[in-house]
Amino acid sequence: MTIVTIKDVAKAAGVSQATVSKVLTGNSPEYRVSRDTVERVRKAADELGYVPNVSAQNLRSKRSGLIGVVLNEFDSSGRSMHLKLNSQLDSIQTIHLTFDGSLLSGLTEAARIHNTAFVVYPESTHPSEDIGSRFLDGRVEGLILRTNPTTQHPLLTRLDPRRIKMMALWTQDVPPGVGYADIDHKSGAAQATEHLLSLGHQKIAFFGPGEHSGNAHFSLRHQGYRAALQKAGLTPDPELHTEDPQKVIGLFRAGKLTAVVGATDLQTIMLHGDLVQAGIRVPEDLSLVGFDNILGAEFIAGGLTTVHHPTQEMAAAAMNGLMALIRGETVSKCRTIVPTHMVIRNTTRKLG
Amino acid sequence: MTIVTIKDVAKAAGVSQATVSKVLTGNSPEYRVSRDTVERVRKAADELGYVPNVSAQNLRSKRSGLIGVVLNEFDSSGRSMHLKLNSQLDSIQTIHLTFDGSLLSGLTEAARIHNTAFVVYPESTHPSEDIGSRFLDGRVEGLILRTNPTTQHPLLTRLDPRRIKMMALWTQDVPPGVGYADIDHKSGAAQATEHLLSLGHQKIAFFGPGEHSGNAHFSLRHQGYRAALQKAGLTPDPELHTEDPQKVIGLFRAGKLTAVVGATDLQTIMLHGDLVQAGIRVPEDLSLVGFDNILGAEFIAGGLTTVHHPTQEMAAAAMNGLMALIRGETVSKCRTIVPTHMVIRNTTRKLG
DNA sequence: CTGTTAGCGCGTTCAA
DNA sequence: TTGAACGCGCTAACAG
Repeated sequence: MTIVTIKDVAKAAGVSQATVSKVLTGNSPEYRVSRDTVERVRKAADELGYVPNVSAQNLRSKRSGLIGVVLNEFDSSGRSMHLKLNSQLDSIQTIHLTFDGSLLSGLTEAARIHNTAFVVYPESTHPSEDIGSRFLDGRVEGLILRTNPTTQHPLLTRLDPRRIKMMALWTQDVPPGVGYADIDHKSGAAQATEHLLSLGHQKIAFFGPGEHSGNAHFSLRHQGYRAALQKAGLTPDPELHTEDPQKVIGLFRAGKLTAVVGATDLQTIMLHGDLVQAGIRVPEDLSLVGFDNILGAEFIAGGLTTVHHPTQEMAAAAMNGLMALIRGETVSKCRTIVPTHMVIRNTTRKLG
Repeated sequence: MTIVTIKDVAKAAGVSQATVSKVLTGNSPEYRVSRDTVERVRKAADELGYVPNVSAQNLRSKRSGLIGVVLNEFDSSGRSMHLKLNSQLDSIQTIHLTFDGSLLSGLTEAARIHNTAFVVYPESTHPSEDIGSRFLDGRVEGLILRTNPTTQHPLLTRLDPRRIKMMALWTQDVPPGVGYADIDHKSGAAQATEHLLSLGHQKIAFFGPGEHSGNAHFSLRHQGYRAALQKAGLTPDPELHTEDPQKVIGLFRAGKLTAVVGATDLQTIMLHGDLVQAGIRVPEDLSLVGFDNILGAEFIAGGLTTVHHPTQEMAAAAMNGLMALIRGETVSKCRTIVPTHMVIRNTTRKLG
């Protein structure tokens, strides 16, 4: 199985390499080729099963037409997620995995549209010294970096935006010259809160990590919750922000609470379990809104009302942004915050 | 930002290109270089920020060290199950997306271990004429093809295994010369059935698409269910295989049924909803086992007992297999069926 | 209309 | 121990 080169085709067609190239690339409209030779070359190429060598093309053109995706490891507060064979995955891990999956699916869809492929670089959090240099080897023309909400992606600052185009994914905190795509955490939480307000709720708690959690997303969600309350003329009560399910139960029993906005679906579900166990009915006694719309949410708690996290759209936006960046668009045009939307199911209801 | 080549480094270090190459690649142990020049070259390369051009290296070496992953579109038409439960969300779609996600996450993990990257090719189901030729362009040395359970991946037969190494993912039906990685659908369903048998159940139904569904996975699961029954000395009753929830309810009321093995979690969940609506309690009246262990399964139906679908391990096996294939291992060593395991939660209980 | 020529950046051979 | 020369496969400029 020896490789077929342009030379072989040239010989078979009885023409020069250059002619073959002209015919096959279809470029160089200035240099016209006779119908007859075109025919012959095409036929020869076909019969020999000729496929242009992409490395040679790239070397020549200095362009690869490929983009790279770097998935930094999730930092689950110390626990790194390595493949645990034969062990039951815990939900957090599963969510991270399926999250990356949704991302990659979104990227795949976008790549399909742009008619391109992308390279996935698994990046460890324990990078070697020369971290980053591999991305300047000409294999890819641009990079999408999936950040971790608790830490900025190291490559974001270590790589020079002038040498390689970069888009950060899932963050809005980037150095100059770098684009980003994120979802609108803040207004998502505001939507959740407004939904509850529109149902007549006023005593609304925020459950889960918030402003000082060290996680930009949760911080934004918490902000959105408070902003919505303020917009409605209410003053957010710090006491109504907690990460402790028992405290929620206590507050409810004290009549200080009729609804809860959860920082994430998973936390909300866990809270729901505790509530049920405590004999508190959802939504009869208490309304509950989650955030993320994870897989299975429609079956959870009889149908969890939640804010949809448009993961794929976000990924597609990153891909589109990177393409634009490579085309020479200005960075400011390559920063997208994808809007969320409510998915209203059965854990919220009108007050009273 | 002009590109730094080996020539620049050579000039800066006051040596020839060849020497730089020798120093930096570390190959050619036969041609020793003095400590002093090594030092000088390293320093120059470092200062200039030299990164070898991978296209040139590939062209020279005829190896890319990259592998490709082709995700065929899921065939969401025809006999595939179409359950749009909620206008908001097409669950099947979501499952497919997160499935691909888990796959890609598994591949990412494996790639991390092998210290390699991979190219994702989004392949449409409406391929152009020259489909496949792009994979022979020297960009990748091997291919992982994610198949669709209802149809064989077209590239599997269209590409020559001698020209490019191939691993099929999520199937066991491959042409000669091609490896595969799949999960053990058959023994997974057998495990589910045996679990119910061990709880004293004897009247066990199989719910969902089975043997003649045109889907190899469901067919295998159905087979596993029957094999387990037979192994226990029971004769599978064809009447106890149905895709109709109402029929299950009827059979239960007629006393012909105490437990159900579902073809998938999603179908099982839907059945669960219908059962609850009909006033049948799970697991008090009827035991239920799903298959897949989808995200959120632990919160569904009070905790769905199910068979875990080891997606990531399967993906990792595919990556390992492809690496082995590229190393020159025989194909027979590159065919893996990853075992499943039961995840016992709260939808099954002892009979009586 | 077609062929010749000259590199793209690199690694390897061979000669010094 | 080092360097000059060659060619991987391709495309673009120029010459015919």
